[in-house]
Amino acid sequence: MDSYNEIQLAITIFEITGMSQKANKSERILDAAEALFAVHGYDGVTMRKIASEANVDVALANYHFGRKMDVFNAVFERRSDKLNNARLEALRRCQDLAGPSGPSVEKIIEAFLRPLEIAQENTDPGWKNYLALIAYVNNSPVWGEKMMSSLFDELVQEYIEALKKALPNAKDEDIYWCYQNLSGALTLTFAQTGRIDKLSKGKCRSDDFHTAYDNMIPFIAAGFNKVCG
Amino acid sequence: MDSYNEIQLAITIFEITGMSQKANKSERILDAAEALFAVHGYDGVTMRKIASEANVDVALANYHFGRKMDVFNAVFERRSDKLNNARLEALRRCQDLAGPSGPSVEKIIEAFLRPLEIAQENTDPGWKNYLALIAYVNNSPVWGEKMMSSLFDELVQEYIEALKKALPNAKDEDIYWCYQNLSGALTLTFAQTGRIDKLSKGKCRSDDFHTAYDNMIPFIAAGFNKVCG
DNA sequence: CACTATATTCAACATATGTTGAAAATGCAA
DNA sequence: TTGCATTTTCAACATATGTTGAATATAGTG
Repeated sequence: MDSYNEIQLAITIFEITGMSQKANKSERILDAAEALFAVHGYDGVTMRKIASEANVDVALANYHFGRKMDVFNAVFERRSDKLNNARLEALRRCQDLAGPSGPSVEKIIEAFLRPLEIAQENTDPGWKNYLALIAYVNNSPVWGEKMMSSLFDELVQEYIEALKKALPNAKDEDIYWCYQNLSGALTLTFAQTGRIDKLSKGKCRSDDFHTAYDNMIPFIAAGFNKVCG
Repeated sequence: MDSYNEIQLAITIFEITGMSQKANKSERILDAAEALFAVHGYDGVTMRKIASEANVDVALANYHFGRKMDVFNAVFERRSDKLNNARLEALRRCQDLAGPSGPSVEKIIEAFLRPLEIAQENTDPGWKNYLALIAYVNNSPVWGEKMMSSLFDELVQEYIEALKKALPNAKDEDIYWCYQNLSGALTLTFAQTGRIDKLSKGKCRSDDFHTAYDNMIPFIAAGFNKVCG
């Protein structure tokens, strides 16, 4: 449970694109928008703040992407393919290792989560911001269904199928409810609100992703096995 | 697990204050603000939208509460005492029933969650909106720590203590990490994004709170027992 | 009734916001 | 170099926003 070498390989999928002042202004706009939207949400960010953060004129974001909502969409879509590929590869890898009976619930959950930890620990802080943005979107009554479903449900359904095979006695609905619990726990970790830091009086840190996932994986797996076993 | 008569009594704590057009304009403003902030967040709501939804002049919210942020705080604080009392009472009741050894993890989680279900099923839709607002705040990197901690951490610490007694072998940090998983799952249920409806192709409904908690309680309890047992 | 405090509306302010069109700068091929 | 397409800046627009002060209405008290 502590080491996860198979998926560590997936780290190569998230290429390093660091350097805080990229030459490409179009990407700098997306980086700035990503960081700001992740913290303040769609309505809490102005085009001027984005431009200022990117050291760029106000009109440039409109020129490159169109309207403000198009900037938001561009940010949201920029990393989704890479993320989906990393997680799909992780699922395939753990299925290959498991043989015809298929992987255990815990292995499936681990494959679902570890690529996220790897992304958050990437030297490019954009990945951490991107996942915080996903937290905002996933939890939003306005964007939640539309935006998340269109980009991520295909991958999620693959995982659901794997879970159904590992839990042959489960009712479909139970799997989905359990998935919602997983998605919620994950979302709050993405958000990095710092509340657990205060609640635990410093014993836990919101940015200690490795420990977060070390606990989350057996926690969620136990929940699935209990409810769907 | 299906019936929960002890806590059903707590329903009397949430008095019924329905009627969509109250005489008191000050409360109508809070109701409108509550519903709007819950869906659109702080920055997605304007004083004019609040006033229009409450059928009231724009300047009235300023007169009664001060600045926009004060309206937000007033909404957030309005129901917190009632909610804390209901949940504290639920904890006390399940502790009284359990005797000196203390209640099981599952009973504690049930006491933590069922009052929320009761609130969401109250005829006053304000409670549902209020909990959706809590979802927004709890998941926000801007408000999460400050606002949640000041109003709810005292209650949460009581529950943590009860959980520590039920899980004597647990490390403190593990309890807090597990609590974060609980808090996240709960938050996403509050938010009512409708995503599970689409993902499950209608098999699950975001507003079916009873089923949500029926699954969440054993799910979360199993997670605690696994990680902290 | 008159008097007073509270509640509510009206009109307006200064500022912030998304967006646009023209001007200027830059990059690049011939 | 010239010429052309792309990128970036500048200036401005119409509108939206939080907030305020004065005016008006309402409620309660003697």
